[in-house]
Amino acid sequence: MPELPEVETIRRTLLEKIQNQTIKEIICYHPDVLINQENLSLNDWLIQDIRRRGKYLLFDLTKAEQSTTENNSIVAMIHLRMTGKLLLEDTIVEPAKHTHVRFILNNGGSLDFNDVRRFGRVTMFSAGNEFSDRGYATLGPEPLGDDFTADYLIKICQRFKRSTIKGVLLNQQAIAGIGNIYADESLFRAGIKPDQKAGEISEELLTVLHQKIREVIAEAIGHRGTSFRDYVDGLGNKGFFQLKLAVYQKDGDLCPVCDTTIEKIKVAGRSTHFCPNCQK
DNA sequence: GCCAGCCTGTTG
DNA sequence: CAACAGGCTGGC
Repeated sequence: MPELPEVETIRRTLLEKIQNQTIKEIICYHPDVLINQENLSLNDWLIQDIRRRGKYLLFDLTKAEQSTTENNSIVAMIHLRMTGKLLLEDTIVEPAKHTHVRFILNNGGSLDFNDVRRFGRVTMFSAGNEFSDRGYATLGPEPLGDDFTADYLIKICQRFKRSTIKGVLLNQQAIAGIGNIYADESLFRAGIKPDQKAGEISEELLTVLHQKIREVIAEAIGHRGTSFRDYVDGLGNKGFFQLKLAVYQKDGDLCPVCDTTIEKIKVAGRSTHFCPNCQK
């Protein structure tokens, strides 16, 4: 479900509410969803910080009471995949259908990981070991970071020159955090057809695309993400970038720029929306 | 690179 | 009923 702007919005809403609270206990209702390979303690962890990298959320946890014999610093890595949600509850309530992991908080409430399709995961690591996760360790640069430059985009399009440009944007090793919505919207704004081969796009156009990616991601964060079907942030609030979408899920509608009918095709295995007049 | 598979729910 | 859904992995 969520891409970078949604995960970032979740991070911000949760951080404001639960930083410096203690996770008294972690309860797992479905063994596939919580991975605790190192057999780390699941009790009494202070939430120091919540970070985001690409579409991953990282909870930095320290032992509420320091010990010399145990790990005092661990990371809970959460990936929401398609339908994962993190929801704060003020009191202990009956777990909702599809709630698979529950973090019991010291304020009498809980943070619940809920995921209909069960693609998402909560993985516990001792601090530093999160890099043993291949998907995490190989993430490309953050689209809003200093190391995501136009030159970098040009370089990465050379490296994946046989791939479609949309395939490059969706490749988390190339750029971290872009998914189907923001790939389509960035390519629309840059005037690039999603099935163009990455190696056949001019440097000038890739420089425009670089700028449009940053623009779209920043705007979407400003709008607290896109609630197309069921995305909500950590407090259950919807985003409103769906009001700004030009092409995503707009097939059959008219292009906001030129009134041509938006089309839908399959690119890189994903449904892809574009304006056949604006995008070449 | 591509694409089936992982899951359940919703929509046509 | 089949097709599809905001993601990623692993096996060709």
